Amino acid sequence: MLTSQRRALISARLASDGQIVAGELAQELELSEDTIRRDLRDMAAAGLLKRVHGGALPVTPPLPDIETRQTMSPDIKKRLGRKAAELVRAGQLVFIDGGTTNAELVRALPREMPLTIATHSPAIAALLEKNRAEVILIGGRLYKHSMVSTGATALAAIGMMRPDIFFLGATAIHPARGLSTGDYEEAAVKRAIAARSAETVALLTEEKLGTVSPHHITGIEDMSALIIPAGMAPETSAPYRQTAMRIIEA
Amino acid sequence: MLTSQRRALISARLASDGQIVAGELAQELELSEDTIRRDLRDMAAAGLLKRVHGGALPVTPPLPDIETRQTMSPDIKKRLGRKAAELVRAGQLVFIDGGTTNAELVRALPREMPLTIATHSPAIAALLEKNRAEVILIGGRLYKHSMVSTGATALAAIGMMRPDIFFLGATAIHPARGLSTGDYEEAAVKRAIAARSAETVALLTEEKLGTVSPHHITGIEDMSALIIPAGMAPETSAPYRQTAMRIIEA
DNA sequence: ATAAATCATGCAATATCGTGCATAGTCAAG
DNA sequence: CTTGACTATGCACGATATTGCATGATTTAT
Repeated sequence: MLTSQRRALISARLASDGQIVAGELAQELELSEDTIRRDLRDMAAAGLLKRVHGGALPVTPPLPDIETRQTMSPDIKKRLGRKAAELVRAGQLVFIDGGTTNAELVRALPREMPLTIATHSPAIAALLEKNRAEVILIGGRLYKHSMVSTGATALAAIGMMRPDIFFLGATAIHPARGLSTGDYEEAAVKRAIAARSAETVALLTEEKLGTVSPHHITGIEDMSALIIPAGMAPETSAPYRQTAMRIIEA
Repeated sequence: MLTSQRRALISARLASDGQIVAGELAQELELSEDTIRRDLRDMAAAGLLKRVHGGALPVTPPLPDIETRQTMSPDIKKRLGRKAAELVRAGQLVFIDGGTTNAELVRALPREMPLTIATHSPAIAALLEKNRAEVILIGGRLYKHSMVSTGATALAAIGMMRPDIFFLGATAIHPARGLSTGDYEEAAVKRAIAARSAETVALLTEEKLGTVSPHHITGIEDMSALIIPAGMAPETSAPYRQTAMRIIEA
């Protein structure tokens, strides 16, 4: 990673998180803390941030986040999103499902990375305004609960693409019963996308593991990877480690 | 390998990867790092890339800041939006164009009013999450400047509906030249919607009156109503009062 | 008050850079 | 065909930048 890229990342992270913790960032980027500290010191001298003990803060405090639904576990979702963003390669066709966790993935994508991003979530699409990526919006009747396009129109549009990677949102995962969600139409759309995608990845918080929702999306055997929080009870994640899926801890 | 070929490769690699690392590229092309560095130096001088220690990054054409659009005249837009909301009747199929003024219209719509709302703007769709209205999202390739769906997919979806009322966003209106906007694809979509709608209404701030943008949308004679700020200079709005359009002051 | 974390500084190893110079190839005028 | 100007390339070398580690100072938490 080039120095200037690292500093750009620091600026971006400051804007999105409102803070930098030197030690954490050093660990995440696999660099010494000295390097991060030097970056912070120089950037503070340039007026790009305010240096504080342990890290740095933005020069202008960030506006309070408008999203109200995102009360649950924002930093865990951010971590999941960042790990997920590392799976994306330049030039790919990436399909991103709706949901607040996937929104964090979008925020973690490098602004300048050339991508084609398809989504049936208007919220995800709106987040991509400042990104360089080409955005394909899947239309249809918006299902109110989760605000994603569903129905025949959406299925037809999905049928015309072959995504390289699909970031799936689900409300439940179970070792034997696979992934599931609460709405029939939603499940049908997710199933269609997963079936056409080379890889399917799900970002899941701890409370979803081991649960089942009414409508089946896809089995564990069709998943490529699972991104889950680090530091969970081992027995919770153990059943998934015995599958072909990659288990990525964030 | 010819120099020009090599430089073309650098440009392509920069576009696809978002970065160049001098050492890596030298090794890959079996050239000395000096040659690569010379290329990067010259190309940076020509403005084709941004030189950084260790390699190069793409030049980032500054995206037009949309934030400033919002801050322009928020209370005027709110007033326009409220007047526009009064035109909507329960049970109608309402098509809402993108833009910050139309966003105010959405905010002014009664939450409980039973409506079907179609839009090709993900931002507008996302605002409707809390409303009772059924939302039809028009898909397509998102045109980056204004973040609305365009292209064949969008036109096909529009062709299947007959909106009762269309709230059109335009950047310019002129008594003789009608309504216009800055992008060709955008204009084509707006034109298609207007052609299929029983009524077409535009919300316009004062600075847009009497101006012309490159791409024609529709003529004054096809408009149903214009919503403009109250208290403007009479001569600015006078030309429009002599048409079949309703002029509504907010 | 004491321990742990964080910090600044100096230093050494490595990477990257710019410059000058030599070599080889290209091209056009003689 | 020969010659000379020009360009592209690679190499050498000193300068500069970056990074990680060690050390002792400072801050924070308990």
